[in-house]
Amino acid sequence: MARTPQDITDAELAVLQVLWEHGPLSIRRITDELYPEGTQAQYATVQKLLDRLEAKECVRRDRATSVHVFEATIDRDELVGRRLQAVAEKLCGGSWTPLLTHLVHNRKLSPHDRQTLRQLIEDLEKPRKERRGKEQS
Amino acid sequence: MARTPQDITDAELAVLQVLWEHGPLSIRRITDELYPEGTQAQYATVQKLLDRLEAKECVRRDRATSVHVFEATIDRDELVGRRLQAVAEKLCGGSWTPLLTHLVHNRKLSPHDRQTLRQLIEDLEKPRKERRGKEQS
DNA sequence: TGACCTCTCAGTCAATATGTCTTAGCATTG
DNA sequence: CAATGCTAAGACATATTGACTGAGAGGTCA
Repeated sequence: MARTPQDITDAELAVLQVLWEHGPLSIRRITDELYPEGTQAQYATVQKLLDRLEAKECVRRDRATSVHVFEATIDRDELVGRRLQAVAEKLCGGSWTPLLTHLVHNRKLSPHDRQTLRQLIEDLEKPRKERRGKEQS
Repeated sequence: MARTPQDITDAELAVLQVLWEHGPLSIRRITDELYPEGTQAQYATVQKLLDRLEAKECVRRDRATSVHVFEATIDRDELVGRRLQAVAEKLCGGSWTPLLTHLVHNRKLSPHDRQTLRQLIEDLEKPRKERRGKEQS
């Protein structure tokens, strides 16, 4: 059984988080964020991580200037989506329903979360009302 | 940066799926399901996977008879929960809200899923208090 | 009892992923 | 040109993971 490699690893994620927080940055700046020490080796580590992120098309490299600038091409929500999809596919045969039920019944959901959820549903309903169609039994 | 090992690997998951589907089984029966060939080596593979699952407390081993019988101690929904939690923690600082918003806005959600979601919310509301019937109107 | 069979158990093993690091070379600037 | 800082390419150690081997326990049946 072939192993399924992790789409984005923890170290790569750490780099992405920095980009999400600060916007486009050079390697040096990212390294400073992640490793305040900032040795040459750690700089190279960040570089390698960026290489891999670029290969995975999660980051765009701007080579215009001699000091490359990196920018995330995937945002947090998109990554959340990927992960959720992976869960749905591996565990639920691709169906999202079990995820939904789980989330709603989740005891860890704060009242605020529940409120948010209700609000989301209501927003979802409004545009639907007009064009209620065939899925209505 | 320490790697975070996968809680349950793909091969282990395959074993769990068999247990979820058929209930408690011996190693032999599980092997038959996973590898219809059923060589000795593959039998041992399943055994090793069960060992690891037992160590992770995802499976209980009944040693009463000489042929051990294995039973899942974690169900699909629980595993879904773990994975969702992992996503929330790694990507959203532990908050579930982004997962909720993502799920609700997800274009991949089928009409049936949306219907389910609405239903879930309504069920959620009932035991609380009778909210104003604004979603009816 | 003894041959036979199946099972458990305790390893080994190869491939891969992943985070880290080294080295060489290029470019820019004073 | 020399110095400095950056990029590029790849080596490396370790852990994970799926697969495998062999020894031995214990039961069954002639």
